[in-house]
Amino acid sequence: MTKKGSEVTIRDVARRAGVSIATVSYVLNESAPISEATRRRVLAAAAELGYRPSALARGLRARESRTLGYSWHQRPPDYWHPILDRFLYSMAETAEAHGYHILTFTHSPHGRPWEAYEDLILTGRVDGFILSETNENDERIRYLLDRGFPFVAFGRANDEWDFPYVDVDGEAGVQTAVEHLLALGHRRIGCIAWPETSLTGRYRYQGYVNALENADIPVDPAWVVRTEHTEAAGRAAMHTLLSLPPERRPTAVVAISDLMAIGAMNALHEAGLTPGEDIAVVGFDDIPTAQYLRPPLTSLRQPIAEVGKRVVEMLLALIRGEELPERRVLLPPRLIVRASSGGPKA
Amino acid sequence: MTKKGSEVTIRDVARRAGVSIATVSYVLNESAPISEATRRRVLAAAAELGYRPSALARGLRARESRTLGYSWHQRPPDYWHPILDRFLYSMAETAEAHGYHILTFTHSPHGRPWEAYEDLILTGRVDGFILSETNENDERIRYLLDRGFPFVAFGRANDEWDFPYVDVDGEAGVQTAVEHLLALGHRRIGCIAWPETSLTGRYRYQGYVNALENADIPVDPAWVVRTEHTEAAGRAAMHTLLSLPPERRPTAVVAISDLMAIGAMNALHEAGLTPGEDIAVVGFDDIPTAQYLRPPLTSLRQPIAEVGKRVVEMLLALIRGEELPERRVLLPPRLIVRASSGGPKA
DNA sequence: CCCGGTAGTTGAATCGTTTCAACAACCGAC
DNA sequence: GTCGGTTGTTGAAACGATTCAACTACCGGG
Repeated sequence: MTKKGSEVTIRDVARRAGVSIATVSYVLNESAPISEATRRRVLAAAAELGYRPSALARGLRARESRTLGYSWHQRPPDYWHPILDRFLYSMAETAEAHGYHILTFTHSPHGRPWEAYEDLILTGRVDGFILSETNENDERIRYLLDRGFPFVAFGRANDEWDFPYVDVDGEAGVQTAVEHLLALGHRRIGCIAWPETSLTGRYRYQGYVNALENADIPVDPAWVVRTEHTEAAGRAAMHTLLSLPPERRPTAVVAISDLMAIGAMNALHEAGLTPGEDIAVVGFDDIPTAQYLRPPLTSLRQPIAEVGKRVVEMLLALIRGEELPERRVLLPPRLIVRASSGGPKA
Repeated sequence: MTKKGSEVTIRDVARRAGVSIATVSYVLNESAPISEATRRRVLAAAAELGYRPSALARGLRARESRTLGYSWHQRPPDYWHPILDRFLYSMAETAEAHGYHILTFTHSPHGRPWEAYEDLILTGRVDGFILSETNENDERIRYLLDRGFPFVAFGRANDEWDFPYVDVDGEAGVQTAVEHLLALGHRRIGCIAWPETSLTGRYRYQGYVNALENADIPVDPAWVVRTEHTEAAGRAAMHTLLSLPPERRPTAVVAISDLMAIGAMNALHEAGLTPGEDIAVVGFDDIPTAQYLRPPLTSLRQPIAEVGKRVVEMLLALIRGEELPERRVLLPPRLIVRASSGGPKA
């Protein structure tokens, strides 16, 4: 019935082993030469008592919390966060393997987003941050750079700032997807993209442009619809594309998010067409339900667990004061081919 | 370029305000009567210096971390966690409003699940836990009960153990859903359920039984298929139901999870039937894509943000040593009616 | 035989708070 | 004028670890 944590302190271990508390500390941290006999006695005493050093006391003295902060936005109902589960799990797993933990906190995307970060720094609760859903000129990044506080981002910001990040290579991903459509024989390929203001959207769109350029196919401006990240917008975009005259109308469409791809497929159904047979559709994200849609959606799967692992490992190296061998890491997504992408009229 | 947290300590504030550190502490915590003049001087000094008390030092002395631990399982790819995002956000938000934070960690569902919990207790990193995805005779609950450490669960365990929890009332939810189907004129209603070993599954199934009993409709055993929580299993279950002779075949089916409901709808498509027209389908969870399926899926939405809020508030009261007015809270899910549930032949 | 260096160990200072015990100053009551 | 009680303030002792400086023993080299 010990309400509060262990009553066993380093002093108890020292007493039992018949040594000073300094010796116990040295043994446990292997931070000084200790004779084999003493070492064994200390370890035995610690084990028998079930001793675990207090994280608070250690942190106070050593000026570290062995904790990493992570914050994410709350999204409106259908802008859900399909990957938080795996991302967070992967980060927690990696951190724990190195004796660290993850503290999750909230921040307001508008207003002063860095305030929550500042608070955690000043109270000494965290040794570093993981950022995600970064945007161009992200104020949190500017703040952390100014302060010189360790952090690693999942996502890029702009070309001027020099900071460590890991990102999924949306450009390469979409390029792969479009090349897949080209290989199936498609020549008129549409793109449902985000507004130009979205950095991630620009990278993904660039992949579309690259693939068509490599294939010597000029991009018909009518093939590109820029709209917001909702199912309704994706649906409307597809209706716009369908309204093109038959000889200009795309036979395949790549949507830069699954949510918009779902909208596109629903628009096809409304028009009495079958995705994957009449018009091919490809998405991006590979959300869990993608495989159960009718037809199952071809999509790009982000290596999200890998991102979580890399991001934490980089941050830990940074905290240890090491130079990072790679400060900017791009990981390719994997194209998962399903029935929504078929040949031009197959 | 302060790498580590604030260099400003309580001593700096005391010096600037011309008082002792004890006085500063009393002012900031309002834990002793202090004259208005001194109070003002201290607050001014603290504000000018941007002072924030060290969480580590405070925690060490006060024997508390103001941190709550939360752990969840990693699931296989299509057993995803549709609600982690909102649940965690809601918990973090509520905790922060009371000066607490959430520490996320991993534990192995098999082996010794309590080990990760024990470690956090012994190192004094957390003041209490939130548990989710509890199962019958959950070993973590048994461990925490034995130890007398504060925790609140999202989910129930068994009737013998007395511990505080919040849960979604699956029984009432499914009952509402079936009553909705009855009101539409359905009389032969099937149920795709989980194995009897699942506690949550038993509650949801009971709601189905209740509704039919209240309507004086005897349950035909052939209407009930118990199977696992996958799309493939849901699909197979629906094919089984469809193979019944027309006069016994259900005109509506309630699946106790959306994933199985998706499988059921896909089975209907495979059989050339239209969900919501030929056979009504209802799910449970209201996953984000439910609204975009064809047809959109009627489902039960869990008040997940409310659960997160309640769970944290209860835990904080427990940590303060208060008696809980309600130790067992059941929140009803809300039926979201969409096109997948139509009249018998409408 | 003396000296320098290393291995092994320890006492004590320190990290930045909270909080106890002590005390001064003042007030009103008798 | 003395006494008891409150109000306001402070010095110092914790909390439980890390780590510096100091010390002892011992060994080998000159």
